[in-house]
Amino acid sequence: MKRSKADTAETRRRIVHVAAQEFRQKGIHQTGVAEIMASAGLTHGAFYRHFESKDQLVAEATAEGMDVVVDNAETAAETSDSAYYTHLKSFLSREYHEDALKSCPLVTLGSELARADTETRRAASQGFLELIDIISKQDGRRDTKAVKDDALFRLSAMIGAVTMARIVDDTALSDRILREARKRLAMPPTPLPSMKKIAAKNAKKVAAKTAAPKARLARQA
Amino acid sequence: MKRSKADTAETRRRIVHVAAQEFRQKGIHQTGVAEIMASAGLTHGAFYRHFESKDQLVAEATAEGMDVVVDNAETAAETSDSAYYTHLKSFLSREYHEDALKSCPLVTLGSELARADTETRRAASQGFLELIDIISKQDGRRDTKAVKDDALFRLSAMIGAVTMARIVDDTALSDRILREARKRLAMPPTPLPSMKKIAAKNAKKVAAKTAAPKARLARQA
DNA sequence: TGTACATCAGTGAACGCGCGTTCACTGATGTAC
DNA sequence: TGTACATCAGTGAACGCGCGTTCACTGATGTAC
Repeated sequence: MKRSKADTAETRRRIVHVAAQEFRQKGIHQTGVAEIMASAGLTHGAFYRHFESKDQLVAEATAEGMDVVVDNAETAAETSDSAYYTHLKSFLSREYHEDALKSCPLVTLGSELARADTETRRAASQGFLELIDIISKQDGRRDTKAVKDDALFRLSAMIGAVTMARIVDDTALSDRILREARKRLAMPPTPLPSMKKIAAKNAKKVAAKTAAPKARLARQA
Repeated sequence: MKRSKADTAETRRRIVHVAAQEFRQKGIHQTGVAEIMASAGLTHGAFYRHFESKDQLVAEATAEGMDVVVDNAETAAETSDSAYYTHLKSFLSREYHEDALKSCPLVTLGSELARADTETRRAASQGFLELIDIISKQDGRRDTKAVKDDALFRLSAMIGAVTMARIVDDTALSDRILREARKRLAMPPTPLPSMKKIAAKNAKKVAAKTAAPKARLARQA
C-alpha cells in the first residue's frame, strides 16, 4: 500500500542508515540487500522503490558514514582544543571502529572503497577532504599548502594505524600500534613550548643512538 | 589422470601464486575459485585436490603476498641504505600497489583482512612483524622498544597513505598524499646532520606561524 | 468538503546467475611383488 | 627389471544456496473535480 511522503522519506533514510552500519560491520560484498531491508523492518522487494541499485545505496551509505565521522570531529573541534585531542585519541582506538554507529568507512571499508564505483569513491573522497579541513583549521594556522600537507599525512597515518590494529591478530600488538599513533597524532603538530624542551632532550638521546646509521649513510652519499 | 609429485607440487604453487595476484587485484570476495583455477590453466574441480576450502587458499595467498613484499624490502635493505629508501619511495606510489606481482596485501586487502579468519590474519600479522623487523634493523640502532615503536608507526602510516591514495578519486590529491608520506617516511627517522640544519630553519618558520594555536592551547590549559 | 481515481510503497514469489563445494569418472603415476 | 594394481590429479556435470533484481498484486495516500 502507498505511504505518505513523510513516511516514504523516513523509510529511505532508515534504509541508508541501517546499510551504513551493516556495510561497515560486515563489508560491502558480504552484506546483502535482503539483509539490510530486513534490518530496516521491510521485505527486500521494496528496495527498488527507493534505490536504482545496490551500488547507489553503497554510495549513499558511504556518504552517510563519512558525514557522521565528520560531524563528530567537527563537534569536538568546536567544543575545545582538549575535546578535539580527546576525540582524536578515541578515534585511534579499536572500540571506536567496532562501534557500528561511529566507525569511519575509510578504515572499515578501506580496500573495498578503493575498488568501488565513481559515486562511492567521490563520497569517500569528499568526507576525507572535510576531515582534512577540520584538522587544518584546528591547527589554527592560515590555510597554507604546508598545513594541508601536514593534515593529509596525519589523517592518512591515523587511518593506517587503525586499519593495521584491526588486521593484526595479537591484541597487545594492536594496542601498541594505536598507542604509538596516539602519541604522535593525538596532539598538536607543533608541540607546546614546555614539550619542546622534552623533545629536545629526547632528540639528543636519539642522536647518540643513531651515530652508526648516520655514519653509514654519509659513507654512501 | 594422476600427476607426478613434482607436477602436483608445482600446480599447487601456481594456484597459490595466481590467487595471490587476483585477490589483491579484485578483492577476496570478488574473486571466485573457478576464476583462479582458470587463470592457473585448470578446471575448478581440481581445486579440492589441493585445498580444503577457499579460506585455506586465502590464508596461503595472503602469506605468499606478504612474503613477496618482505623479500623485496629485505633485498633493498641488504643492498644499501639508498636502495632501501628508494624502495620505500616506490612502495609509496600508486603504481606499486597496482602491480599484481608486488602489491602489499595489507594495502590492497586491508579492510577485508580485518574480517578474515584466524589463519589469514595470522599470515598478515606475521608479514607485518617481519616488515617491522626490517625497518627496525635498517634504522641501525639497537633493538629497543622505542625503535620498534617508531617502525610500527612508520609502517602503519605508509599503509594508510597508500590506502587513501587508492580510495581518493582525484589523481592530484592522490599524488599529494603519497608525496607527503614519502617526504616524511622514505628517509631515516633521524635526519642527517646536513638535513638537521634545514629542519631547524623550517621549525622556526612553523613556530612563527603557530603562535596563535599555541596561545589558544595555553589559555585552555 | 466529498467523491472517484491514479499513484506508488510495500509484499512475497520468482528470475537468472554465479558462488563454493561434491562427485563419478579417467588415466598416468607410483608401489608392491 | 617387469607386471598388476592402487592411488589420486584433473575433468566436467551437478549440488544447494544466496545473490541482485523484477514483477503482479494490494491498498492507503494524494489529487482532480
